[in-house]
Amino acid sequence: MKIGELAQQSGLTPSRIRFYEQIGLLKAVGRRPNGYRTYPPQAVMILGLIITAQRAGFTLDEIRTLLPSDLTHWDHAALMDALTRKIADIEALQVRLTQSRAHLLRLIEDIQARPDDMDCAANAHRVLTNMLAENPEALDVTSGDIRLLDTKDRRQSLSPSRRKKTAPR
Amino acid sequence: MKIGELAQQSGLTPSRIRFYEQIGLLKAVGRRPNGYRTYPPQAVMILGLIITAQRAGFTLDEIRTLLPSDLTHWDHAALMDALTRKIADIEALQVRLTQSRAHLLRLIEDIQARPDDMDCAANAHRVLTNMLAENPEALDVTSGDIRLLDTKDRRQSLSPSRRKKTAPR
DNA sequence: CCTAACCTTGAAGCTAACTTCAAGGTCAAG
DNA sequence: CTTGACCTTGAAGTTAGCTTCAAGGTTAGG
Repeated sequence: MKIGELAQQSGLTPSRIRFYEQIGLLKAVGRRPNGYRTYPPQAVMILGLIITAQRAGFTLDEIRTLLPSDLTHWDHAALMDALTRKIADIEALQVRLTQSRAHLLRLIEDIQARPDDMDCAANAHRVLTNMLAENPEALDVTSGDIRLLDTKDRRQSLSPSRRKKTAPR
Repeated sequence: MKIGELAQQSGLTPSRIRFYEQIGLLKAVGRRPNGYRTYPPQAVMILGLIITAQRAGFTLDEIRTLLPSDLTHWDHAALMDALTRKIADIEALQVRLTQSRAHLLRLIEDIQARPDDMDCAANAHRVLTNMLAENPEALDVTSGDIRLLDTKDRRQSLSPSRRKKTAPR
């Protein structure tokens, strides 16, 4: 099977498949005499596995270290460990999300709870003060990490609490 | 207040503060005769607001469009709308996470449920097949987006379902 | 034999949110 | 008057996961 066909069957683009090969996720691809890549039917499964793992929140790096060259010989221990840790990561993220959601809901309520005798400016200040008071500022949560945030096509990131001493060296 | 002091009080680095100014998040910073930036005490609050919003899942872009130049004059409607939509985004992500978590748990169980008479290789194949069957492949979830994933210092992303016709043009 | 659809490569571009670097000005203390 | 901490700028680097581009080889059909 040539790369175009594999692309169709797996739902990926040829460029993406080549990229995966480039970073060592797909190794030992066969070549025809003319230089064209050629894949065994099994490749569809490997790609399916990769995108499933991605959706579950694994980075390509993690996937690479877990993927055995031979699909029938997994490192059972490492795999279980990774799965378990990923679940923990997800749970940590869920906690964070629940907090964020609650925080936003409280904020909305607070905004709407403007005392009748208070003008918008004063209310804005009140809300802001409340909000910042709620946020211990520079709290450095330091928990696990996870990447899991697309749904459709997004790229994102987030990274507060990375601080460098502005202090004396 | 000079930038170093503001950095200390807000917990951000000077470079990050300059960066925020550069992208138009912090406007009209004062300058001393020597060229040094100078900030009003209020700036600490503005930065606190920005990092709080970031933690809640807003991008700097979103924050910029919502942040009024005058902290007492918010676009109430736009703000409420953004908050509400962000909550919806969070909820969508929570759903996704719950599914991912369940998926991983099922996977773990499935791996451990190896029939006594089956060897590892065959079991691997069985699990793989089950997993891929569960995944309708190329499902293109297409929901809202959100960025909310740091806790400590990470960058991440995820983006399946971006597909280009490999087909005839 | 031509053409369109395929394949090849390496390098560069994209996004978000910053940091780091290079090269240089300013200022208070000793 | 020198040192070191601080400030300035613009440009380039970082990360992840790809895509896009340029420049060219291959192949099947008509």
